[in-house]
Amino acid sequence: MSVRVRFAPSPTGFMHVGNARTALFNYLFAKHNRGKFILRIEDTDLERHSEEAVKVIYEALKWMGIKWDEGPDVGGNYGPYRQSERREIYKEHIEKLKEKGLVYECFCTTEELEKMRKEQLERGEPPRYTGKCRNLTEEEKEKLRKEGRKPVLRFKVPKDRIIKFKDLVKGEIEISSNQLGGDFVIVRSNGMPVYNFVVVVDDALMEISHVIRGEDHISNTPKQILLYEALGFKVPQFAHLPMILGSDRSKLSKRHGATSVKEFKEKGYLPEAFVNFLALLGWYPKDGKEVLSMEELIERFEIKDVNSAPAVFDTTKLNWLNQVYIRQYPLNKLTELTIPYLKKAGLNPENFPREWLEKVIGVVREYFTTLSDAPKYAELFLRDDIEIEPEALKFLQEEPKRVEVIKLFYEKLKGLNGEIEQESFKALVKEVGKELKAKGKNLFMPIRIGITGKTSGVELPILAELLGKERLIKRLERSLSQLKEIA
RNA sequence: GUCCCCGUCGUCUAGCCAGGCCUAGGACACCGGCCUUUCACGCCGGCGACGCGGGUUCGAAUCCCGCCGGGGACGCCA
Repeated sequence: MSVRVRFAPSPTGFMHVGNARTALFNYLFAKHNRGKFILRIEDTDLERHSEEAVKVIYEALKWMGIKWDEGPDVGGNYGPYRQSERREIYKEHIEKLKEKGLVYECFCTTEELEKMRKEQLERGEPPRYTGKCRNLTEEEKEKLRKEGRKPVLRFKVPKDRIIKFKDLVKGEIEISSNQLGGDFVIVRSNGMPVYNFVVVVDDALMEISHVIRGEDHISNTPKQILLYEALGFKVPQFAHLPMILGSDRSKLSKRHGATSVKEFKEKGYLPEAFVNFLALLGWYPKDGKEVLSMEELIERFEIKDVNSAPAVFDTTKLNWLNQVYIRQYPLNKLTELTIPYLKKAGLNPENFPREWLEKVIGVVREYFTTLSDAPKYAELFLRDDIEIEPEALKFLQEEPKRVEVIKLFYEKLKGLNGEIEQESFKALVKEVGKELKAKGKNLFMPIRIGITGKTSGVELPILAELLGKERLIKRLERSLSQLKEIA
């Protein structure tokens, strides 16, 4: 049997990390089994659907490196891939159920149903539809219609049936049909069929072999199995992924902070790190290797290794992974991705030769965890109008000799023949130290401050070489004049 | 309330199905040391968990029962 899985998000305008993980696991499962990964847009609820929102889904998946074999934009033999375009197909199958006498019209209004639910809850009963309209006569229906009521279509849930299915993650699950909340709606009063119905029709017609989705769908599964059977379809295999929780162990939501894929992209996480992190949320490779590329993930991914317990979404590990990926990323690509962050911080990376910029990124990448940290470190290289930080100033003022160190270093640098590089820089510092009898912190820190205005940063010789003599001199002059003003 | 799912270090997890190799392993975080005349990186080390109670067994994180705790679902949302 060939493997066909689908990711079927509803276009809400943002891609939640939970959805992203569902997509990823579907993708990994499909590719591991040389199967197809299908994208289907669940937009039956018309009011909520918009073109823009569909684009958000495409972009998130693309960013993550997930490619779909069939979908609304790329086509395929099982289309259309948008539920809003499949109405005729649904109609056909609804007719089938009508003919079999498995559905009936229900005229209860939303308010009536809500009231009923509330009362049931107050009595401590589970909320359920009582089947009030199940045996309406034609005359009664006519009367209700005349009142202006538009009926919904409900599916007749059989009594006392135990519905069983083998979940690939959770194991055997069984539930009584009496527990389903009564006859459920499959067509709204406006004629649009409801999720539980269309998902069955679509999955069956698209020949989906494995339905892999979030755990919150477990309670829908028995209803859907009933529909598969009623429609004469083969029931697919199910796999319900554990929930992703917030730090307080409740379902992850916006109040827990960043939860959309876009936010992670904007914060400067690399897609490879993000995907790697998501994969580790509820799944673990047999060989224990944790830093894995998409190819390596595909190679190792087994649905049976998915943990059945929910996972807390904690980004500390993501941060670590991002650091790892930043350090091993191709330098030209990393530079490309970093430039927008530098610009946003008011720096002008374009004023410098690309080759030189890459060298700079190559040095500072060791220091940052996300791309948005880049300006903080790259600033040292990209702007010369530095100001001495208060902390640094305090350090210099504690000991007059410290300022002398800067002055002498400046003089010596000016007298230097040719361009400066790491070795000559070190030699120069050494000379200054000898002449002024300064060493350790008293020697290096003033020079650092003279050049950068800060008390910490990248290694001085490297910084000096990349900056070059001319810029070093300019910076030292600037710092010196700042010190003079204060004195 | 009812049903369903889940419960191993702070977090992600390995081990559980096929009980002894588990004085419970790894990763991240945290703490300490080394390296670096700063910070970071790197290296070394440390802290730290089987929810509780019964039972079965020579032996239980692993099997059984109960309890407790957490989560989810109960929509003309998906």
